[in-house]
Amino acid sequence: MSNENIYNPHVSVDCVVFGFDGERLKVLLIERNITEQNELYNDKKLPGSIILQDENLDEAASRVLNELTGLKNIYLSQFRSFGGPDRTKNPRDILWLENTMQLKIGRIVTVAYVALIKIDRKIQVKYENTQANWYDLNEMASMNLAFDHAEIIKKGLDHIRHQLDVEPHLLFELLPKKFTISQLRILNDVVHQTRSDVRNFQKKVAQMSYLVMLDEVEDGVPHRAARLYKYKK
Amino acid sequence: MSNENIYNPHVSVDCVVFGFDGERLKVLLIERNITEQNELYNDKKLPGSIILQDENLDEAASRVLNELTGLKNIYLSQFRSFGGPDRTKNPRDILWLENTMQLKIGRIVTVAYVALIKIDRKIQVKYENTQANWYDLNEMASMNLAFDHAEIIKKGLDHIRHQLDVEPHLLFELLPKKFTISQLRILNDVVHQTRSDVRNFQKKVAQMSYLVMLDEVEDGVPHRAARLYKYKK
DNA sequence: ACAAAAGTGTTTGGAGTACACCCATGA
DNA sequence: TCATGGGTGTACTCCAAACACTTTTGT
Repeated sequence: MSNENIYNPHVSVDCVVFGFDGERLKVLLIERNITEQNELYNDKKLPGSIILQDENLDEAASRVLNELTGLKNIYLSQFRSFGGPDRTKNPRDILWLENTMQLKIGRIVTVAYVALIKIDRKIQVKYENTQANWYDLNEMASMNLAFDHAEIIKKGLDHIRHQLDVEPHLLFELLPKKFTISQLRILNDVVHQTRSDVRNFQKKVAQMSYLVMLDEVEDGVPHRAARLYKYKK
Repeated sequence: MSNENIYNPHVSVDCVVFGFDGERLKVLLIERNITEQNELYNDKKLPGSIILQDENLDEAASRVLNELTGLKNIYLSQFRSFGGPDRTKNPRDILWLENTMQLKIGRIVTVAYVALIKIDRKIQVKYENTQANWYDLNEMASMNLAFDHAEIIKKGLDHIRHQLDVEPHLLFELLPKKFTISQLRILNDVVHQTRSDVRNFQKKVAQMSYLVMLDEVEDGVPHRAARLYKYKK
């Protein structure tokens, strides 16, 4: 096989990208179609790949995410590495990797990143014939995930929950540019697994200086329209 | 060189082990003596090493820490990986690694762990002729550290500061079994970079159910002896 | 008119903060 | 007896939590 001088086949990066559809948290996954003994096998994986020989980890994560989804300028933060010798033991995963990368693959330690993005950003395919889609976090249990990606997603979710405790303004990465207080409250509740009081929440956001009220209301709703806000600075 | 089948020379672990001497935070470092063109060179490094081929990361961290310091049963938590292609560019570091490991070394991605331990635990040498010692965190700037270990220590410190915000009871890992409220307060202040009020602090600890007052006082102090406490459960 | 969600204040308890003096002990 | 840190209480402020009704709008 070729490619040994370009790629470092011992280390990979994986990106856990979260979105919010107004009700639930979603994660961005790549569909993987494998033909195995004339049977079509379908499962999902995180956007990720092995790193280049002369590339640092953060760059690798940005590059790989861009190649697989077309997303650019995403703020990715590293949260954990996964490196058990078993994580690359499934023959289906190995075979797929070796076919895709044209490289002999042994054990891989992967460095995982998380990002929070607006769910309406355009997702495209750039190289390869892969397709990325949003999947509900609650449906993870019933999904086929490659490698140890189920665990990585769970740890990524834990991580952003803690992260959002420390830096609450990161919540706005998940909302559209213009949003209602309800959307913000529901998102906040989904993330913190709470059910907050409407009035207390209004009071709290009222003293967020970085939240500015717009002269617009939402439309297309079959009831009184809510005021729109935006996040500033 | 041999050893290719035993070691995975692409991935390492490093352990940032913190202690508290009653006044300041300390970090455990290995002294490294290199003779280079007939000159003796002395610097310090974190306890760490490349992993074995068939070993997961957590196991590797425990093993390596034990081999270099004799410490056992230390709760290590992974906090970040460091993998820039430049981190193994210093010729002195490469040479030392290749001599020590008897392996050809290229780029290494390291997975970093932190631990908090009681500073009076016995530190021993087991293999190799290394010596581990406690060093003051404030003196880091004036110390020679191998690789990117200065950065790793700084990130490790950031990490435990956040970690202790979330899980305050981890503080007790740094204190002796019996300790005074003053020691606890000083440690708390060092970690959080605050200067807390004595009375308010007493009030706060009074409602910590996991803190039990003993029928003992400290001794050997040239003033009124303080009551001793212990951490329970 | 009715269904559906938006929007709005007050009260209460607990936690954090500021602040100063006497006590116990060893030298 | 003196120097050194140990140990203690009160008042104020601020924030979080509990709690129910009226308003707006589309159908």
